[in-house]
Amino acid sequence: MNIGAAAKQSGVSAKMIRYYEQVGLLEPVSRSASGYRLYGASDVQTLIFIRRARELGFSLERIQTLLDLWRNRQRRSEDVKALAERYILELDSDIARLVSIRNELERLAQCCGGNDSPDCPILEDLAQPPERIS
Amino acid sequence: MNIGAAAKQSGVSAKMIRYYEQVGLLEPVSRSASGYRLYGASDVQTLIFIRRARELGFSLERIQTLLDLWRNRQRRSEDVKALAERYILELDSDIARLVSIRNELERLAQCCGGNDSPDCPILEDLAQPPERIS
DNA sequence: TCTAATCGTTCCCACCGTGGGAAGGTCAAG
DNA sequence: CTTGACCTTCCCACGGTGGGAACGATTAGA
Repeated sequence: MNIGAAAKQSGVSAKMIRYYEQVGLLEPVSRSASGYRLYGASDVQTLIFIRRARELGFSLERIQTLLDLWRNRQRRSEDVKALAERYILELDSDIARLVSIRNELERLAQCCGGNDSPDCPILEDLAQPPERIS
Repeated sequence: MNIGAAAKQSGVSAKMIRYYEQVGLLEPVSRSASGYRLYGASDVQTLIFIRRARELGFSLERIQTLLDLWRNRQRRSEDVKALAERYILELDSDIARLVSIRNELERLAQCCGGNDSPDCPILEDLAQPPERIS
């Protein structure tokens, strides 16, 4: 199967498949006489794995680790779980940060008249040295 | 004042100050005889504005708009508020996405024994075509 | 006054993932 | 045999930020 078909079946663009190969996430596959990359069902399976992990926001570096674990029959599920939990903690802090920004903005927006007047507490806040907040 | 002092006073790195100038966020400032950039108090004020807006996660493009509004005495606070509220909505959807990912991962992690066995529902899930979820 | 350290300048490169597109080779169907 | 769809490699862009090289300017100390 050529790269186009593998892309369609996996939902990963041909461009990305080549990139994943380039950065070492995928082993180089075999080539046809004319240099076309040739994919099999297990390659598509790997691509689906990567795609799903990307959708969950795993970095390519972590996906590398996940792939290694996936292919390693001697893996300990604890290692996978640990990786997931580390990532969950990071998500928690990212979420907390966004929520705090969101609330800060909401607070400022509520103070803002939202009318034809130029007076705007949002702009006034932005012009303040950040020490006031942090 | 040279760029280093402006960086220190504003909390924006010299590197970033040059970059902001390069991408048109800052007007090019005057130069000394030897080509050093020279900053005044109002430039520092602008840098503080940018820094604060960056801390709130505004993109440089939006900061451009905010700066224009900030400097425009004929602005309507409604325009600022509208920009902020559009951004809040985006934050809400970003947050929702992260939370959904987080919960999905949490669910998978709880199903995972986290022991020495290779069986791992996290890896099994990742190997599934995404249709199962979406 | 000479020298060394600190600062400034421009320029290029890296990250992370993704997309666009050019220039050229291949393959299958009409 | 031509046409269109596919493939190849290569470069460029995005958004922001940092690192660092190579070189000039300024300043402080000996």
